[in-house]
Amino acid sequence: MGKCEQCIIREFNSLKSLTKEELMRVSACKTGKLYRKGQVIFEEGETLNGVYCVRDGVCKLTKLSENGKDQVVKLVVKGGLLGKRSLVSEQKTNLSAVALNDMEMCFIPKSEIMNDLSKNPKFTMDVLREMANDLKESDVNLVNMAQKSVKRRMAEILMYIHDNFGTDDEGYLSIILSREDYASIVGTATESAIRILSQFKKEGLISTKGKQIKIEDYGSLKWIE
Amino acid sequence: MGKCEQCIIREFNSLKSLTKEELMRVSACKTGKLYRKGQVIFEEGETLNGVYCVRDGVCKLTKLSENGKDQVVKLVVKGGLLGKRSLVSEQKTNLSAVALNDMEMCFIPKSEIMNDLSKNPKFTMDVLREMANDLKESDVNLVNMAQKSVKRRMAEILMYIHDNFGTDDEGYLSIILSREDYASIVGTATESAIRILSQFKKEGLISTKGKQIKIEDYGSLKWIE
DNA sequence: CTTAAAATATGATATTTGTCATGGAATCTT
DNA sequence: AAGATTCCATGACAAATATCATATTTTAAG
Repeated sequence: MGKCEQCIIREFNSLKSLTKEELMRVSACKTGKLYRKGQVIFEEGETLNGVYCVRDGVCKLTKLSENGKDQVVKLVVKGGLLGKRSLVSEQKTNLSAVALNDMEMCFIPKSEIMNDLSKNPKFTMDVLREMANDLKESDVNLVNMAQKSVKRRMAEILMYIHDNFGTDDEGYLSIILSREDYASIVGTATESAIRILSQFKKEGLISTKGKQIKIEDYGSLKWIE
Repeated sequence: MGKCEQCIIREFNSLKSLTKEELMRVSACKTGKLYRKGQVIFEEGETLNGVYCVRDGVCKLTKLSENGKDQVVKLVVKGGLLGKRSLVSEQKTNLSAVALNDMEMCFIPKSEIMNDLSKNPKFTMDVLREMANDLKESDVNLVNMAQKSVKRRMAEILMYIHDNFGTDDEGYLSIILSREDYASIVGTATESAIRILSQFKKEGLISTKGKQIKIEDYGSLKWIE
């Protein structure tokens, strides 16, 4: 397994603010973990004893609603850090994490990173900033959920995935989700999600190949009400 | 104006982690501000140059949706701290704050508090913890918004206000909101909010006197689907 | 390769929620 | 106190979304 000091991934998250020495210590005690598509990384209510740094693959963070349905709260890709919040608040995690494809992660034990958190102000401030950002994003999500139609939310998640996670060489969204996942992100029934995607297809806004989705008319997608 | 060192309010927020010396400095440079019911404290997009500590009164934090409607993201009462996020992220605020009744606040300039944030790890960790909590709360809100019916959300906000902000001696919720505010918290049309409250009243779950609302049957409210 | 299971698709229908219109009640202003 | 204005309430209807049923297609398993 590689060394954190040389790992480019950390540039994407707050680990970039660790000093060289700190990184070397982290590197020495981290462990690599592999997860297969569909595998649960951790589950709501568990006590996490460390943070996960995503090296490759994608996962969803979900929360169980009282009606028994899972709601996807966030998608996390390469460079993402899972378990920040639990680390900081010293509470059990309030979200579950499930791999959407095969994943490669580094696991850094709590004891190691907590030490850095309390002693390296640059690192702390960086975590703080990241958290502030998450919070802002969260507010936007809330407003979207409260005020926009399902169709609009679906259009937005397609554009979001396109813009943030990119496409393969044929132009298909590089993150592949089931219709059920789409429903759970958008916050609607699976059938409704399917219907809307079908409609988008009919209208030429997207095309599909199996589960893969390609945005064909980004401009019009933007104007969906 | 009182001194922060002696102010009991600070026990409710992360300012409690400041040392005596820090508090004295803060106290020396803080200013008192009064806002009348309905007055805007700050508006989405503004640059805040400090944080507000709520001494008395209630305000709503709102975000404008693209459809032109305001969405209430959070209610803040005595002890709450406004502007944390902007302080930390050094970005313009993404929310507006509006007084729901007459308010009394202390304003602490950014320069003073930023210094403490970078030098007092106990304080930083406390802010971090508070932020982690906000984030968790935010996830819950998102799931509620996505998965629960308007009626259910209305029932929950009534119980939330009851549990967190209390009632007056007659049992009426101590926070008084317009129907429009309720609609904007729950994320629905004003008419729908009115209709649901009327229905609750008919069913004996609540009673009203002007704008005041009293929960009459908490148990049943809990079971509203 | 065949069969079973899961995911996708679509119709029919019920329910929820939004919109528009209108009238009354409360509150503010002068 | 009268008028103006805002807020609350409710009906009628339209639109969005959920639910149930049932094919069809795709994927997984043996």
